[in-house]
Amino acid sequence: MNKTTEWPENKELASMPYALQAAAVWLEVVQGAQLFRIGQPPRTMFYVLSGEMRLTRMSLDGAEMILQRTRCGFLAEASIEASAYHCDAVAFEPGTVLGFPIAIFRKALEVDVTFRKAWTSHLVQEIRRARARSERLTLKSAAKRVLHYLESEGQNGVLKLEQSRKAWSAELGLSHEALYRTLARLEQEGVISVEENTIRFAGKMINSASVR
Amino acid sequence: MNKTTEWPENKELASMPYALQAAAVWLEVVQGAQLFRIGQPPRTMFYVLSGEMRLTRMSLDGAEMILQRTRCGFLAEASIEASAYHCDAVAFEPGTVLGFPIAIFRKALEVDVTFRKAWTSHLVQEIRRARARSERLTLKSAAKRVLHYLESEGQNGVLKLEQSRKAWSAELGLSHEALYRTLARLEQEGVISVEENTIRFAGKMINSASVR
DNA sequence: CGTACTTTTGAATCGCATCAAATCTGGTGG
DNA sequence: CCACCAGATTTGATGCGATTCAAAAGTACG
Repeated sequence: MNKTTEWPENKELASMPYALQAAAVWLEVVQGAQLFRIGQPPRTMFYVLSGEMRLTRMSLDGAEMILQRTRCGFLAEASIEASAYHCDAVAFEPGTVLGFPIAIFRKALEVDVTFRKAWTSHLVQEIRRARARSERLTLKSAAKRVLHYLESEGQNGVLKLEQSRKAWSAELGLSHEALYRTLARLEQEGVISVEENTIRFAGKMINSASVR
Repeated sequence: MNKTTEWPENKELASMPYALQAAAVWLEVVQGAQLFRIGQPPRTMFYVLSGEMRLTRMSLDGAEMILQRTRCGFLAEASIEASAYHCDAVAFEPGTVLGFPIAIFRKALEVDVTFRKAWTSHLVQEIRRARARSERLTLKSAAKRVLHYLESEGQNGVLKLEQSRKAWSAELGLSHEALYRTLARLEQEGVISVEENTIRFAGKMINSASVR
């Protein structure tokens, strides 16, 4: 493990047994770098610390189909039990990634009960988040999506944004312009309050017009 | 276990140890029925066989926020390790649901290695599907969503629909009219072929207009 | 045969994407 | 310290595609 950087504090990583942490490799990836390709046997479990990594697959008609976008967190959990990747992983934005040798990772899951429980807990959590995101994206209006996000990702109506609004807009399935305008309108109407990277529900009941 | 109905063939259920299968309870739920409420300790793991069950939470502004919609599969996997529900579960459409006593479910996961692996495999699969769905929902055009679905849920470009188009349209985040029109247009342009509940990619390269 | 639901087509409306451009920001190097 | 640049933020104008409302035709089922 490269010691030029200290071990990150993410709780998913904290539960790892020392042997696994020690086996981690720090990777600085440039834009367009390929972490793995379809068909390869997984040798590494990747954890994104910064930048944007994408799982993609070439569709039958030649277009690129995105399966996952990650700016923070494990990249392809399913690779833990696959014998070959079903998609490509590329760095859409440069960033840094942790790599865990997958054999050691698997062994740790077998041997270490605590880590196994933490891993299962992480999986269950990701299912929850991804499903909530899906339901959010079926909402037709920008305002509804913002409020859904505020309530499902925030703590008691208060949200600490860990990313730029532009990145957030992509997560919300909106253009960045639409997000800026929606935030401005919701704040102006007293539905939310915005300061820096903290957004909070302002207690005001939504009038039907705000969330049309 | 109520023997008036035979054990379903879903592979997620097939991997269960006999003791767990035997402890299952068949539930016929009417529209609006509550499977559980927020705050209650989970006593049962639910598996939806038919109908539409929803996980919802009242948002701060009094609107109902949907966290998951299920027509087939486990309802709230996270309840396996929660001490209290974080949301309500209601039957949006009447249907039938399997209920597994959660203590027995947990015990089976601890004791039965095969079942535990199948469960983990299921979790990982659900993450993949939910993330793919999320990415699909960020696509701006109806045609792109249909094709993304065809490729991520179909087998080699062939999709066997297990649900009505109306239900499918909800999963795609489209109005049913938009879906009907899109299918008609894509078929007419030779991009896909539709017969009954089988939809297949017709091999024709997409012209940019089709998937604008 | 009647009822409920899905499927299908039509027409009008609206919110968001898109294109454009200005301003603001943080970081870099001279 | 300032000039400069890349990126994020913000506002404006326009067009398009999906929603919405409406209604008809098809289908399953008791």
